[in-house]
Amino acid sequence: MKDSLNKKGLKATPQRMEIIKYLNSTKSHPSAEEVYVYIKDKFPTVSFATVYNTLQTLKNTGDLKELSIDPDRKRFDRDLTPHNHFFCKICKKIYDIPNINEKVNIDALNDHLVEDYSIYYTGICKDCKKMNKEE
Amino acid sequence: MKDSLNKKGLKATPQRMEIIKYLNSTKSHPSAEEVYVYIKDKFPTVSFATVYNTLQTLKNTGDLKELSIDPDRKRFDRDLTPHNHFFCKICKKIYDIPNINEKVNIDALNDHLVEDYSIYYTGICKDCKKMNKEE
DNA sequence: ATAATTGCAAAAGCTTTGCACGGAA
DNA sequence: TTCCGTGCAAAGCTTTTGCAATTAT
Repeated sequence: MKDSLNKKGLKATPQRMEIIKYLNSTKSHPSAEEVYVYIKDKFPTVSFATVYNTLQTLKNTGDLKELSIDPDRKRFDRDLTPHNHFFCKICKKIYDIPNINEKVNIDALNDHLVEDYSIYYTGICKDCKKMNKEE
Repeated sequence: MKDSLNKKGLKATPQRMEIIKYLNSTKSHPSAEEVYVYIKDKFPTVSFATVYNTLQTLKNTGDLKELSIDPDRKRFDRDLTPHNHFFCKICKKIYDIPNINEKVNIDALNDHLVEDYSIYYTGICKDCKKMNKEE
């Protein structure tokens, strides 16, 4: 991990390493704050700026994707393979949805340069559905 | 339009009517500010609060969709028919992309309640591509 | 009359930025 | 040593909220 950072001209600081380790380990599609809370536990002096800087840097090197499926905050995803997302409007969880090589409307897009695409599903996730019933 | 508002228990105030008329007329997928600027021209005393309130109200009655494809701000769409969107990261324009009854991965979603979905494409639109070349 | 809506100002929440200090290369 | 990255504080934007005055029904 250190080498791969250095190769890109980035310094492998302990904070940065820890953030990357966290992003690698979680499937929660964390927000900047979620990352901050986690890192703060290991580096009590860490600041929001460092978290935002690091997320920005990783986004720029293409090692991290920024999701805008959550209307209230940016969410991040280290899984760079093509897949889709379901967003629960109750608990705000983001679920990965495998893609099934969807047909894409190439004709309508011919003139635009498409760098990325995915299906955004929204609704109520299975856990929240269950809770609503129980109440 | 007045009747359709009253039927829902909503008042047909001049500000509200103008906002709806604007939303009906534009294909720009406006942000709250874009709506505000337009309305301000016709009702110089109008406030941001009114715009946000109205957008919120229309969203709640299901007459307006909030898009989260733009990472920097909420965008709105009065076109409630199924279609997809392309977001240009340079000029921030949102283009409508017709849908072509995409196959959806129902199996992976079986347990979630899907209320809505669409394909979000991002990249560089044809106009911005052209400008980049010319420079 | 009464209940909803407006407009103002203030506040809240997320994200970015400037800058001096410290640390990795 | 050099320059990138950190941490702090402040600021910037978008969006929300409380409340008194106004207006549609």
